[in-house]
Amino acid sequence: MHVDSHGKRLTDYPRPSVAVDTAVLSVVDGALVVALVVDHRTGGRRLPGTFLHAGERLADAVRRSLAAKAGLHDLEPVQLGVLDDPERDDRGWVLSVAHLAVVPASTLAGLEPAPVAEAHGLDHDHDAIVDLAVARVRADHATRPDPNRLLGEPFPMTELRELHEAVAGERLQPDTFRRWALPWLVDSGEQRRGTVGKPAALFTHPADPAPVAR
Amino acid sequence: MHVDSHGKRLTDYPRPSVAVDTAVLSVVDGALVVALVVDHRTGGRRLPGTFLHAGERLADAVRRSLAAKAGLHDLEPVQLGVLDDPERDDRGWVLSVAHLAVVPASTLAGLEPAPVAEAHGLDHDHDAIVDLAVARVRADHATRPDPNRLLGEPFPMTELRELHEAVAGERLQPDTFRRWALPWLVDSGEQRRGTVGKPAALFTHPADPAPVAR
DNA sequence: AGAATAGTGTCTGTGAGACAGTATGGT
DNA sequence: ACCATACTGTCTCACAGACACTATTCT
Repeated sequence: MHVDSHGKRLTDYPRPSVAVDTAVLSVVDGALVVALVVDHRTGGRRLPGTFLHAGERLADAVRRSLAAKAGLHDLEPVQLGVLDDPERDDRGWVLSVAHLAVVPASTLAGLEPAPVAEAHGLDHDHDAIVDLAVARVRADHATRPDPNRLLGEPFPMTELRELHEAVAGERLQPDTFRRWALPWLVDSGEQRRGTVGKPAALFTHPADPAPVAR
Repeated sequence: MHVDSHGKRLTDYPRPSVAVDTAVLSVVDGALVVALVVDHRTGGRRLPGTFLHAGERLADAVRRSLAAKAGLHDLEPVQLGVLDDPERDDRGWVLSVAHLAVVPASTLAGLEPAPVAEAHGLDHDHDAIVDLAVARVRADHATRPDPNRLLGEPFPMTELRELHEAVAGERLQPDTFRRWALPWLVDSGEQRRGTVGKPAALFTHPADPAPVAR
């Protein structure tokens, strides 16, 4: 049996339960929303999560919980941080590793989406996880257009801007936004037809690998 | 006894050991260095760390480990992320929450500092922790002058710039750097005497709260 | 006087932000 | 013809980056 530098075996230490809780964010009808579930035990609202299984990786636990509770697959969750208040769960000593997943609106079926502005008063410290997730999504969207590839391709500039407006929670100047986004986009050569006004050019994201950073 | 939504008690789940490992970074003689300790068990080099005690907060475990192993006190560790490879520790299933602490060179006594460029081949996945820590320190130093208040006050602009050069690992233009840093600094009115050349103005950091962000 | 270091004047390029205009489709 | 939407020309402001010049001290 392995021992550590003090001669104690690993199993001599008290160990916390470790959970993963995930803020699943999406943009629906121009609003940034978060998926919530109802806790079977307390009746309160919370983020989907689960306890880490033996030998399991955190990202796999996140995928397992979202597949089981929402039918979401093929996600690449982002780790946000550890919530470690010993009193955060009245069932005992539970660490939670907060995660973020960003999904297209269409895949958000089983979970009840709520605008992030109204998603407060959640169980445990899940309000803090939502805050972390929103900050992360906003930071990502400030660095490049549609970082999570939420838009169906090809897309017009207006649709891209409306996505960013929903994430930022504020109006963006069309001309300034367009000039900011263009260097990352590929003009598909197609145009959107059947709408009033001048037809919009349709763009796609570049094929990986992405072009050099600016 | 509390049960979860599936009717299992918390103690029915297998639980991982949870450790904290901390990259203690400092700037010594113009180089960004990381503090290392020798593992009693393997003889390899690693970052200082410890196992989380029952009900203890992560930041407290970090402070406890650094106080015990290096005589460092009053630190405000920053959480970097969780390393969760089930095979990362040959003693068993151990999650590690990576942390960063930045300290003045003078307090780095007991631990053996090594330049980050040469601190590779560490035990477990501690190389990755060092990489995370360096990235975080560089990002912080890109946002404002001396974010960790490493300099003794008052300090001349040259000393501040050399700190940033050490962190960035490259030369910085004196005039551009000066104009970048000035808005955050307070001119103490004093001058550095006894050096060749024009005496340098001495600056201090502003009293908290810091001035508005730019 | 000369060396050495600190600090400034100023030019250039880039890009955000904003306003007003032009372009091109549908009705 | 008119409207609605897409797109562009252009001005201003701020700031990074860079070079050259000035300022002030010690030796």
